[in-house]
Amino acid sequence: MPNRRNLATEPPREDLAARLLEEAEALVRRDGPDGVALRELARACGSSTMAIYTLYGGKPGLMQALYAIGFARLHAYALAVEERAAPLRWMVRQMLAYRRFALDHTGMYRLMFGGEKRFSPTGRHSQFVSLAVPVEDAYPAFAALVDAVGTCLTHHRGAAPDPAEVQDLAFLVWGQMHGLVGLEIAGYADAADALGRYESAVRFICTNLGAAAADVDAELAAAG
Amino acid sequence: MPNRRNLATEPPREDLAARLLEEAEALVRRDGPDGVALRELARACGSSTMAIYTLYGGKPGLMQALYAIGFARLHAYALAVEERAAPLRWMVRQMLAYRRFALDHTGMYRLMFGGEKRFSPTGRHSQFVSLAVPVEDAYPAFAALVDAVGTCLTHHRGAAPDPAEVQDLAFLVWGQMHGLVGLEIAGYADAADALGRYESAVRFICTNLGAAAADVDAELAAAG
DNA sequence: AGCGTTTCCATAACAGCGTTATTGAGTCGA
DNA sequence: TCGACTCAATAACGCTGTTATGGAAACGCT
Repeated sequence: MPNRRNLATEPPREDLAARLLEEAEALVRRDGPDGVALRELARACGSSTMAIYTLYGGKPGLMQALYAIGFARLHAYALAVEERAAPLRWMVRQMLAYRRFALDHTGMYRLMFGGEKRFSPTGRHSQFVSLAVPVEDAYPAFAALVDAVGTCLTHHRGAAPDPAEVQDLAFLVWGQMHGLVGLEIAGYADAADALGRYESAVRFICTNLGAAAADVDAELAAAG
Repeated sequence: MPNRRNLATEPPREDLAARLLEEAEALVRRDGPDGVALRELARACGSSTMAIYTLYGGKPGLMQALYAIGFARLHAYALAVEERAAPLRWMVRQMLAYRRFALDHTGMYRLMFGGEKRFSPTGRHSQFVSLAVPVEDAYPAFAALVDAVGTCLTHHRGAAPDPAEVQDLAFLVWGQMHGLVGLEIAGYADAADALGRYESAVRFICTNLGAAAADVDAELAAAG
């Protein structure tokens, strides 16, 4: 890495790259993925648009960096509810945390899963992937979901299940979560109904994982 | 409705409004929802952008009309597989038809469910809704799904279920379909795995609706 | 028939967008 | 100290959606 010092002239512009990203995240939060305008972003940071080009190579590179941040945020939500000692609680809370993330970061969620563009959450900025993203790379938190599903299944069956089965099941769970959350975000459900329906899905899935309905309800009540 | 005659000068420009919509749908198919540029659209139709403003009131109005067309297309997919005499077959094929529509009309699907903007599929163009869209309005084909779920449940239980329960269950099914399809479109699943996982969901749901796993597999095989 | 009125759309302009070529200021290594 | 290099500001290009202007065609009326 050659000399990459900050120029740091009179205006104490500390780490412009981080500040740009920070402000861009705020714009995504406010106006969605399409609401990020380089000129407005640069203006908000007191710089010119060229800075974005030298730092991120252009708008796609910036969005790629934002995208990675989004996955980091989602991962944090998943890690926060990890509870290996109580598999069912872990499972329930992780599903709730997924929805919470999507509602807390609607713009980011749409950027990540809207399917408009395909980024690589693991790659550095300004790298793009042309093919389908492997699940583990794309959604690091997916590993946590697989983990929770596997643990839950092991706990209720008394024996370790087939890893491939766990993986497939976790993907179905992810599909259920993403679907309900996506419909809610897109406006196809009243805010009042949405939570109840999501909890129904949690019940539905957890009982199919072997848990007792009453236990699931108890976890839902405790978490809510 | 006052005099709304077609000017129809030398160039036999029959029904410019329909032709604009047709071409716009082609653009959505080619480049996605964001790929619709008024200038290119007008050029393709041999008109100017002003025509779009007089006919649709602007780009939002045009997208609104496109949006309604998308729901009509989806509705057609759902109607094509209606089979009241064989509830399980109906259910299975409707779920497969949903995915088929999404894969056949990826751009349109993203326009409808991408959550970028909220249109009213029933309203005329240039009308927008600010609040959440009631499910029945938003997704006319949802009624068909509710119908199929209800018929399937009645068939396997021998008694008519509670309508509210059917409605909620159908919404979960919709969520599962939308989630898996959305992840597939966004690139979070290999094309090879995607179908298998979707069929797993069909199995999962239909058996939970009371069908025998073998029967579901038979329907899947017959439909595939 | 003739004359407003109205409808429809082409032309041209405006502000904003992402992007790029140019250029200058500031920092590093020799 | 001096050349090489990095970083970013300025200005321009082509694109976008949108709007003001204006003109041509058809209608309603007398």
